[in-house]
Amino acid sequence: MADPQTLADKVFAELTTAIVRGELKPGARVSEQMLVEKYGGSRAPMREAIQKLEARRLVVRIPHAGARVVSLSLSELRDIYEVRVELESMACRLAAERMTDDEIAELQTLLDEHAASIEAEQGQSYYQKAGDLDLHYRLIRGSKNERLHQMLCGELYHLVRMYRYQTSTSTKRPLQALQEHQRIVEAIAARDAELAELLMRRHIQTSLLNLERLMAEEEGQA
Amino acid sequence: MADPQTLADKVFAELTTAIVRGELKPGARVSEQMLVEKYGGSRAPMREAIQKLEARRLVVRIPHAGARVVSLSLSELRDIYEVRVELESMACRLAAERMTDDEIAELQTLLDEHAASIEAEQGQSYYQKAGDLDLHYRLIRGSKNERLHQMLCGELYHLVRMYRYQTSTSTKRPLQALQEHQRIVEAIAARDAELAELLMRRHIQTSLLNLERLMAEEEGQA
DNA sequence: AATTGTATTTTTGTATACAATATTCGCCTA
DNA sequence: TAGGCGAATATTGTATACAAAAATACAATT
Repeated sequence: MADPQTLADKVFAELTTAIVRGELKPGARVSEQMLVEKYGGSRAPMREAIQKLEARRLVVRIPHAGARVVSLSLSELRDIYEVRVELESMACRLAAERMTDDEIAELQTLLDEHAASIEAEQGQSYYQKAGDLDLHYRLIRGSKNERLHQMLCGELYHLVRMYRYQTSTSTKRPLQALQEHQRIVEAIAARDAELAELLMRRHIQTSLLNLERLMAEEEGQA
Repeated sequence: MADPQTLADKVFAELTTAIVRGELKPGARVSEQMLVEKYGGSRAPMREAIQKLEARRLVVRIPHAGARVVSLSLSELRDIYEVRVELESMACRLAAERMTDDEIAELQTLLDEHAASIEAEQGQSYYQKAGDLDLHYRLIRGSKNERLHQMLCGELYHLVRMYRYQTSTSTKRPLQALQEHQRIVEAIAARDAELAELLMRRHIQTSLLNLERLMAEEEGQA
């Protein structure tokens, strides 16, 4: 958050990243008193911060009982992905129709940078952390639909990222993902909205399969 | 809300219906003091109620400046409809795949009741108010995707209904809408998910055109 | 008359205190 | 020893008070 004009906003922002990064684990209690001790101030703004987290569904709040970091079942995660696939492939379609030629050119530049970065780091961390989301963000904004942007970036993405971080850094995936991205941008450059939509749909479905596999493995370890 | 365990929830529920019904008009200020005078209690729960409204995007809150009932431009309303079309036609597709035979039979019963009701009231009010949404709700729940249900019913619908109420009661539309509903349910009964999705997409797009026409007329009057 | 600067007033943001509810721990009983 | 009941504790919901910011009203100046 650029300029947290209020303490509640500041705490909200900090908690958001803490949850997404897994520093606050799913199921962990988030009490008002605890936040007061950690961030200072009084209960009122802490309470407001928690409410904001609830609005983004990063925590679940039960009346009189307090808030806990959301803990998604595999089934709930699938629901989220099912919606995300639909919305993001839609965004991709709209992007193909609505982005300017200049904006599309920038996409290609971005992919070139990604390719270089993967080569440099042997295809490890960078891509998963920032690069992948970078392109997705741009395409979503390219849809020129502000509400769509809000729903995907404001509501669904934090949840997705939260579970990505935990299972993250699959090894060979970055390269494959980059290739998929390149195809998508090609389709957009050709103004082939239907193809772009289709490719994005598959791209995300693939990443869901990946995530499911990783979660299953992790389950096996534990 | 069935059991408002807390005062904030109660006020939130009342305000929600007030806004949707247009008793609180777009752009109207919603101050904490005002709510205290109207509903009793203290500022704390009122503040919380306002925050819940903000989470559902029924009001816009500016730091230190207070909250106002959201006022959507035509362009913003189009954005919302664009997303709604996608999500609800998706829900329709999933419903065709996932609803049980019993549930589908109930849909047909529902439509019969609607038909009777329209006949009785010469196709006026009932349909727009409850009947139309009834079917949509059931289909959304029929998707068996809880997140999808939350997004459509919890976030988008109130906004849509808000603007429907204000322009509501177009005269011949109910009959046409009923026919479209019947086709949709037929497709679902036939388990033709693609067709059901397509028909729902058209159905909602039609209703957007209708809404735009009505808003244009209203604009002309004012 | 319009505009700008200032003082007043209102409203929100925060702090603190109290009440109501849920949780926890210990004790008692079977 | 296991399980349930109850008191103690902790946490949330609400009320009230104060501080800070914004909106408003008004006056002075151009």
